[in-house]
Amino acid sequence: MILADQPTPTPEAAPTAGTAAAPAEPAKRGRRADAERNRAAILEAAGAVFAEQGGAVDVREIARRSGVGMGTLYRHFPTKDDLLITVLGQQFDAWLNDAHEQASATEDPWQALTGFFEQILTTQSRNRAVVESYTATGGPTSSCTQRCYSFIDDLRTRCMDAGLLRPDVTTADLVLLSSSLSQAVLTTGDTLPGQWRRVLRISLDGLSSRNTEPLPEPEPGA
Amino acid sequence: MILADQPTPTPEAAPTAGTAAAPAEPAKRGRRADAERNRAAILEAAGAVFAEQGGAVDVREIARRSGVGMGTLYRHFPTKDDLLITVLGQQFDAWLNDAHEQASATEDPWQALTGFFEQILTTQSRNRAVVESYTATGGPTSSCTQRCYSFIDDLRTRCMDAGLLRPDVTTADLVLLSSSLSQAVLTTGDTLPGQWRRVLRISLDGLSSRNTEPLPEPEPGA
Amino acid sequence: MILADQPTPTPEAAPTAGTAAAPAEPAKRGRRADAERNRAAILEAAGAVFAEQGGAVDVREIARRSGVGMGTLYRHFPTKDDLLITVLGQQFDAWLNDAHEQASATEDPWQALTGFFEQILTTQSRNRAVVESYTATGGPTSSCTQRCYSFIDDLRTRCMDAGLLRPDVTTADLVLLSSSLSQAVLTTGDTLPGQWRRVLRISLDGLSSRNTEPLPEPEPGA
Amino acid sequence: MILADQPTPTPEAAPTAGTAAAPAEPAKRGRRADAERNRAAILEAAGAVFAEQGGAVDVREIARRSGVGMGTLYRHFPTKDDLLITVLGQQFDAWLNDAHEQASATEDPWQALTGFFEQILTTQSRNRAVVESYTATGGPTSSCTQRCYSFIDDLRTRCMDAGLLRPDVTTADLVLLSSSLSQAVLTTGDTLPGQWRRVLRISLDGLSSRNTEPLPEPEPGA
DNA sequence: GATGAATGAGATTTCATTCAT
DNA sequence: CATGAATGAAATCTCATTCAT
Repeated sequence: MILADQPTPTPEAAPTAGTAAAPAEPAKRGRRADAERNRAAILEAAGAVFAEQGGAVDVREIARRSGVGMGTLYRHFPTKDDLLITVLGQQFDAWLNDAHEQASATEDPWQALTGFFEQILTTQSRNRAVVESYTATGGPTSSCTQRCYSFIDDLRTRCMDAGLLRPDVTTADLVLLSSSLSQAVLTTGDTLPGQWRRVLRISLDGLSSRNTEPLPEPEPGA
Repeated sequence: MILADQPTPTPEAAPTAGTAAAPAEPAKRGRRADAERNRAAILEAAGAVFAEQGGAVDVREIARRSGVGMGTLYRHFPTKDDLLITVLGQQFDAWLNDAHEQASATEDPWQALTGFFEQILTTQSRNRAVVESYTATGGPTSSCTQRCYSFIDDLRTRCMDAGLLRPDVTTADLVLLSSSLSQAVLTTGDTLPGQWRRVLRISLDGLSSRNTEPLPEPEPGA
Repeated sequence: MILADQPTPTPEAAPTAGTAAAPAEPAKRGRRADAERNRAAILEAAGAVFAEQGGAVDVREIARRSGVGMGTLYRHFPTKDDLLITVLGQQFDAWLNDAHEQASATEDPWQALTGFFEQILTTQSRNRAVVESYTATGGPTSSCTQRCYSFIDDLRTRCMDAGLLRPDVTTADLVLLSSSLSQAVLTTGDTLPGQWRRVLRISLDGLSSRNTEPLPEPEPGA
Repeated sequence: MILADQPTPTPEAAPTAGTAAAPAEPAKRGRRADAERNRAAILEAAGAVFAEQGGAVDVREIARRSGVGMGTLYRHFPTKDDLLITVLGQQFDAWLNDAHEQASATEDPWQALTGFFEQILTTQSRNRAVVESYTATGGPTSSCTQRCYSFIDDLRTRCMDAGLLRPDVTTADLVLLSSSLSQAVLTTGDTLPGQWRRVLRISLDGLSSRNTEPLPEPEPGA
């Protein structure tokens, strides 16, 4: 497994094996506890607010909801954008961890791939800002992007080895497909919940090895 | 043809046969002509600016680029949103006319459908505000949405009649597919030009009647 | 006279011969009247506030005192610093015009020089920010500085020709002396008004040709 | 000597004979030593920062440069102003001690006076906060001011007794002269180094008894 | 005592919209 | 009608001071 050894790059999200290590550094962590709690509160509030109202909300709303002052917020995230990026990256990360876990537990490669798409879309259907931001920033942190890439590549290889996937499908294709579907979720959000599952099914069917015609090569120029 | 009889719902976009009427009321139209020119300039500038920078731009930028004062802009469009909606509707309209024309000229139903997707992705997905609007409101004006719906429904029927389309694909499915791909293109547009054609191909293959399994029914609740 | 032909470089301060021309350009000046009035009000209020309280005041105080909104203030002066610099430059300018006029009207060269120093110090004794800023910004606009330089050079030449001034006194010496005395005025401001006149007298006496020893050459390095 | 008996009014600045007392109370002083070191570090850093950037700097900058936390800084100096005043007073004090020492070692009264001015301009005028303080408060602490006054008065008396000084020059005149020249040096410091020596010379020449005309009496009013 | 994060009242700046000319 | 300055309510950001650890 490619991603198995680096599941959580952010310090506060390291529950797998680091729980015993945390109390090992009490002196240095002196004040960190409170700060970390605030940071978490901010991120949570920001996550909720961004999810509900998108990225154009008043920063004070986030400060209010997280119970911290403006100064605290700006200490942790010197800019509204910093906050947004961090929130996105974190949610992305959490989701990726879930996805990874679920995929590992699934025997059938095709079902693992299917489950992956199901999960990403289910998760993001609840979060407006996450998807909005793909358009604005081109996705979260590059580190997240890379982990995601590796993970999807893994799924692809499994399916390919089992002869289930169209032979010339690349990882980039799958990434783009997932981001495209993400936005389908937003489009139908409240009005047509569940509609996106149909489009997902269509796309997945288009990925199966039953489709034999080669995909168009992207023009090398530009 | 479904859309043929209502090509341009907005008043200023009916140049085909109305040009002779203008000189009929010269004195009063002297002013009107000027106003019309301004309105056109505003719409053009707004179109460009919204496409480049999305719907969150400063109104001044539009006023500047169109060469009119703020007052003039607000005389024509009482609200920034009015302007945005009008621009969107107009562009949508123009695009729909093109799409319609192109589809009419294409014999093969499947190719008509394919061409439609090609066109929407080529044309609209570079336009930030258009894509934003998919997420925000589910499409521009409702009248546009309806025309679009009718048009796509027409394409769907042609393909269905020819037995080329998966039997339970709905018009809503096709609409959703197109909007989701639009946003994917915007995301990857600059970094991976042409990549989207591969994903489009995958999705289209998933639409073909060769895929026989039924699509999932959206849950009736909500 | 060096400065005679360019007494007022700023547009609104051109009363000498342009009074007849003002009504000649009504169309273009359409809205300018109000804007100019506002600009003047802002500058006046800012001048007063800066003079009273120094450069660290709240901008809103200035907005309030001038009766304009924050937006108006920031339309005219995009930055607090812009406002400060403009105010300073303008006051400097006004003062320089007065000084020039007065010097022209004075026959005796030495008395012209004396009067110049008297005037600059009298004026600035009422304005805290003007002098503060010399320290911070190194003086107002360079154009003002240049005019000032020219003017002082003129005074110096007159005195030198009359044999009243120490032979190796340069214009730079006089400029530095005046700025030094400016700050003496501030230092004694409220507590010892008039005290600065004694120091002024001392310095002027040091300038007279009765002092024959050469002044030290500034080291050429650095 | 007037100033000899009260060289260091602040407690921590009495190292001359008090060093032996420190080891006398070791246990309690263990902590105190640390605190003292911190206090010194803060004062040093504050001195540097205030000198460089003036009194408007962020307190954090001082904390950072001194290597202590904000809490420690505020334990020693309950207010930014307290810190500033202490720093100023201390620097002023050190300078005054030097000045006193130097003056004592100089036989010629006029040269003592000249040396005093040389020294103040060389030392203090590079220090932004010190110079600022002349304008703001009329000098650092009042105790410093008094010592300074006494010292200058002493110099004045020596010169006066020797018949070298203009008869009606007061101590206040000399104080004002020094502070005004300080600020002039700060203004021109970087651009015209050394220029101030010429102006100093001019002013000193104006102080000499060769100038016989009486100085103007400050108006008694206000 | 020391630490540095938290606080929150300001300060600055932006921008959709209105309105005098 | 056109103009673009005016408006002022947000929004973002700073910093002296406090306080939990």
